[in-house]
Amino acid sequence: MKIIKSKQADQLLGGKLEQEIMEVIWRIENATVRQVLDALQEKRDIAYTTVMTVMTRLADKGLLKRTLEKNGCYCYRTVHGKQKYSELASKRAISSLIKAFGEVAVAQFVDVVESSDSKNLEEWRQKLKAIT
Amino acid sequence: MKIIKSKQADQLLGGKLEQEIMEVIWRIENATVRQVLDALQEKRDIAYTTVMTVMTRLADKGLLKRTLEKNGCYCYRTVHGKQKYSELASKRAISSLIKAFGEVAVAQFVDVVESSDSKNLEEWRQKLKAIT
DNA sequence: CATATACTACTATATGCTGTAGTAAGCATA
DNA sequence: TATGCTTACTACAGCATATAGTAGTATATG
Repeated sequence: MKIIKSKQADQLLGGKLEQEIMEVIWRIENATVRQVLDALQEKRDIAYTTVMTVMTRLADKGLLKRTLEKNGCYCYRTVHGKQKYSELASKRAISSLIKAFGEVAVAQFVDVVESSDSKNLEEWRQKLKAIT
Repeated sequence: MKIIKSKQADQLLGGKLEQEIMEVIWRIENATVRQVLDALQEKRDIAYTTVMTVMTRLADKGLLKRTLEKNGCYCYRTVHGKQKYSELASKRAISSLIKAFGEVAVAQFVDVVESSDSKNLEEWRQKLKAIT
């Protein structure tokens, strides 16, 4: 019996290659497999079909949508801009973190932000202050 | 050629069974495979060797340590108490989140906390306010 | 029109993690 | 010594990801 895989569509990036590919498409707005391939080829050796496979999966997950062009090949676009995606992914991760660890997660968050030596620290503080 | 697996020791819980087993050991402080098995058996059917395998993996990951008792069997203890583990896991997750998404993650964190219907909301707010 | 080129769909393999469990060997005790 | 518990080793399934080949189809070009 053939098992049909249940379209996970979990909206989240899994591995490194998926990430790289999304970065490319966020950068160049919309892209064919070939364009993404060319971009990746600048860094390393990778097969056309590898990129194609992963882009198809990203479409299955709902992270890319694709349209069939007149020339018979697909044009892929991101469903969310990078900003929007970051928000979704962050929210997801944080929600499950809070669900799992509650107050401890809150305390650790404070800890991480406080001991951060990032130049953004001050900005973050402002954000936090804004909500009190 | 035999490939030696590189002891991941990633210190983090992966799946559900690992979680369940840790919960048992956090509860009863230190435990043999048999004791954990008995605890799990109350809920569902599971083999002795399944529990043993996972406990061994947890020890490999550095989440459990074990000592050989006089009677020839191992006694397992958690390396960190549940509180400590929660702190570590939270910190890990939050750090990598902030590394990946920076300010967006900070903003989303606040957002999630604010829209939380937890009865501890006020307390969490105070925690957040404290770092401004 | 015929051939080369390009793109897609489908299939396959490898690796790693987790859950699951069998088998064999060692040891202790009745 | 026979029985039973424990461990080590092995194995397999399911899933996610990375990787890529093959075949079919369509397009372009001489």
